Formats: sequence, structure tokens, C-alpha cells
Amino acid sequence: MTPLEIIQSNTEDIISLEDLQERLRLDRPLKVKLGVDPTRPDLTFGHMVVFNKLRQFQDLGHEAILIIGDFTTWIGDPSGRSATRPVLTKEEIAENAHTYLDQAFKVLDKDKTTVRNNSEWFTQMSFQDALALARQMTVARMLERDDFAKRYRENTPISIIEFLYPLVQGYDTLAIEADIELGGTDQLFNMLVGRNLQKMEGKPGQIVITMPLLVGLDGVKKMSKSMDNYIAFNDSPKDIFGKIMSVSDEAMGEYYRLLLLASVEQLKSLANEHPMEVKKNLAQEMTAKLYDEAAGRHEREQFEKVFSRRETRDDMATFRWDELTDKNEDALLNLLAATKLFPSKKEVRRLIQQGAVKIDTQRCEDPQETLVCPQPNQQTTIQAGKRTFFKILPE
RNA sequence: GGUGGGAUAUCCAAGUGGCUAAAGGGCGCGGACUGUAAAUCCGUUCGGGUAACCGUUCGCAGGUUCAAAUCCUGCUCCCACCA
Repeated sequence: MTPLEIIQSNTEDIISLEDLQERLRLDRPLKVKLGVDPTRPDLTFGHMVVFNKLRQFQDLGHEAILIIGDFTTWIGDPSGRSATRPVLTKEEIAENAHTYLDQAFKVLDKDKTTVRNNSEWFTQMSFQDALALARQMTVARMLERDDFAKRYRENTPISIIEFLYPLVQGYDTLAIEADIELGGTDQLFNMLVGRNLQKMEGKPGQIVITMPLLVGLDGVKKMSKSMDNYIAFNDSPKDIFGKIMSVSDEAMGEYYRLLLLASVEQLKSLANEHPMEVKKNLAQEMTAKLYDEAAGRHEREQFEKVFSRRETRDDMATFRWDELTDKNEDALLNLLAATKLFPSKKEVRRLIQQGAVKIDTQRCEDPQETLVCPQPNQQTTIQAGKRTFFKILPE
């Protein structure tokens, strides 16, 4: 593939292609901007789609500039429904930002990445400068945005600060003199503001590249932290593997394309394979990508053991009898509750009564079933539901 | 500043004096089935208790009543429209 073809692959939109071609002809490393807000400690697979694209730019010899939106985060993103999002402290933001980098470098080439915090320039900015920036935008243009238009129509609140957001983000573009900005399709408007700001200064506007939004675990809505339908870089190997297995079969094409950058031919051949194998392969590869090959293989084995053969995991949590109770014998209900693996005793009772609990592979539906402390060198294996296993050891 | 509307469990959302721990949907959880934590079907979803039952909950604080999420008073927050 030519560099241009690589850049174009998987993209949703490029504004504009002509500009991009022209910029590439300059034959110098281009500054490619990608911004993330460290609102939470996790990067998700949704981020990975965009990171993958940035990585491709790096491999083509361009300069990746990762902007950590510590200033933006410090303001507190007002979008979304819950108005009372606690304002993060600078320490929390710094902490999140730090973990972001560790995660990001699982995809990006660390040595070729420039990291900038946008507080660098915003804390220097005077209010007058900020207002001058605000002059560049009109309310009418903001309301052209689909999401704002919709909210306005439906009488859902729109705060002034949300109006300012695109400008704040756009200013980052000026600050680093970006040639290109990457983002999800939901970022289109914000990125175009950056492009326009540059043009208003008489400079060439950045090329805006949008990437498709990855569908979440539910298979319908976009993957996002607020929908709680995401897979995080930091999830355990078990969860990465398992969560991928819980994505619907239909979404596999998109996952292969956007996460593994599968070619058209590869995607075609997937159609001939068994859907479950397709999914297991992806789950194994992603686990390996975020941890290592061994972890990928291990999780696959464990998955097949637990879900195909209905056996128990090899590596399950353990509790000592005396950690759970100070009696010699105790009710199943009490022991399970004592593990703190479940939200409440009621929940445990429900699980037992619904037939979810097995003691050494024997199903038990009586919460009051009495267990005794295992003999020395013996152990009791408990399964509660499909994926919770643990062992009770005597001491 | 004025007028009108709103605040219900994890989310959306019914409910205007008792039969309401509170309809319905979503998410989650469990079971069955299976080729997967896919799909489908069924069940379940405040807490404590073996159970009878008890406790707490419908923005906050009081009040009326045998009895309130539902009525009254005050307060807080949110939204729209008009200015």
C-alpha cells in the first residue's frame, strides 16, 4: 500500500483529501495531533481505533503529538447527564494522565511520541485572550451541530462552557501548529474548529481525519465509559478475553478491521470460519497485544475449559477457612457472603436459590447448606455463576 | 425579574392517599439451550432474616392523617418560555 492508502484505510472522513495530498507533498514529517482527556484512569478499545491510526502515521515517519487534556479535565467536562461530576484534583488528573501514557504506549511508539499537556498554554492565557477566542465563533454555527441542535430542540440543557469547548480544543491546534488532527467521528466539529482557527490566522488549516466509532459490548451503541459497555486497556487478561467473547458475532468484522487492521481479504476469509473461532482468535490476539503471547494462550485455554467443557479455572482465587468464618462449620450463604465477592447477602441468597452455586461441582440450592472446614491438604471448590470461582483451603 | 414544568430505585420512566419495595423498559445477574460471557427463551433485580417478618427508600426539612411517593408548608436544585 502507498502511504496515502495506509492513511486512508479505515477512516470515516478526511477533510480534505486534496489538502492531505498537498501536505504530504511537502515531504516533511507532519505534526499529527491526537487529544485525550484523562477523566478516568482507563483508555478503552474505542481509543485504540484512533491510536492505531496515529501509530500508522508514526510508522510512516510523521510526528505524533499526544495532547493530554489536563486543563480540559480540570475544568470538568459538563457534557452528559449527570451535572454533578466531581471536579478532579490536579493530583488525580496527573495520576490518570500518567496511567494513560503507560496504556497508550502499548500501541504507540514511545520514542516517536511527543506528549504535551494543554495546561501548558491555557494556564498562561488571559481572560481577554480567551474572550478574543470566543469572538471567532457564533451561536448559530454551534447550533448547526447535530447534537446541540437536537438537545436544543428537546429542551435538554446546553451550558455555555460546552459552547466554548470546541474553541478550547481548537486552540490546542494553534498551540502546536498541527498539520493533521485525528479523532472519532463525534469529534468532527471540534476538529473543524481548530482547522478554521488556523485559517483565520492566515495559516493552512489542519487536515481533519475522523475514525469510525467502535461499537460497544452491547453491539449497538458506541463504546464509551459512560455507557459502561467498554473494554479497557487495563482490564485483566481474563476480562479482555471474556468481554470480547461477549461481543455479538455480528460486530466481529468491525473489531477485526478497526482493532487488528485486518485487510479486505482477511475480512472476507473470516466469513468462512466458525464465528466462535473467529471471536476466540480476536480475543487471544488482543489479550496478547495488551499483555503477552502467553497470557493470550492461557486465557484461551481457560475459556475453553470453563465454557466449552464446563470445568473450573486453574487459577482461581483462594480463601482460607478462618478468613471466612471463625466456626468449625458454617452455612454456605455465610461463607459466600464473607468472600466479599458479591454485593450483598441477599444477592448471594438469590444466586444460590437460582441454582448458580456448585460445591465441588455439585449444585446446591440451599443457602443453609452446612460446610465444614476442609481436611488438611484438601480444598473445597466453589463456583457461583458462570465465571466466579474460588477455593477454600483449610489454613 | 415574571410564568409554567420537573426532581421516583443502577439508568430511562409510570404512579396523585391505603391492595406500592413501588408498573413498564434498559443495563446487570441467574438458569436452560448451545458453537461463545454470540443469538434465543425463561427467571431475577433495596437491605437484614431459615421463615413469619423487620428495616430503609420516591430532591431536602417539617406537618396533616389510622395510613403519604401521592395532601399542606418551607427550602434546594434543574428546565423551558417571556422580559
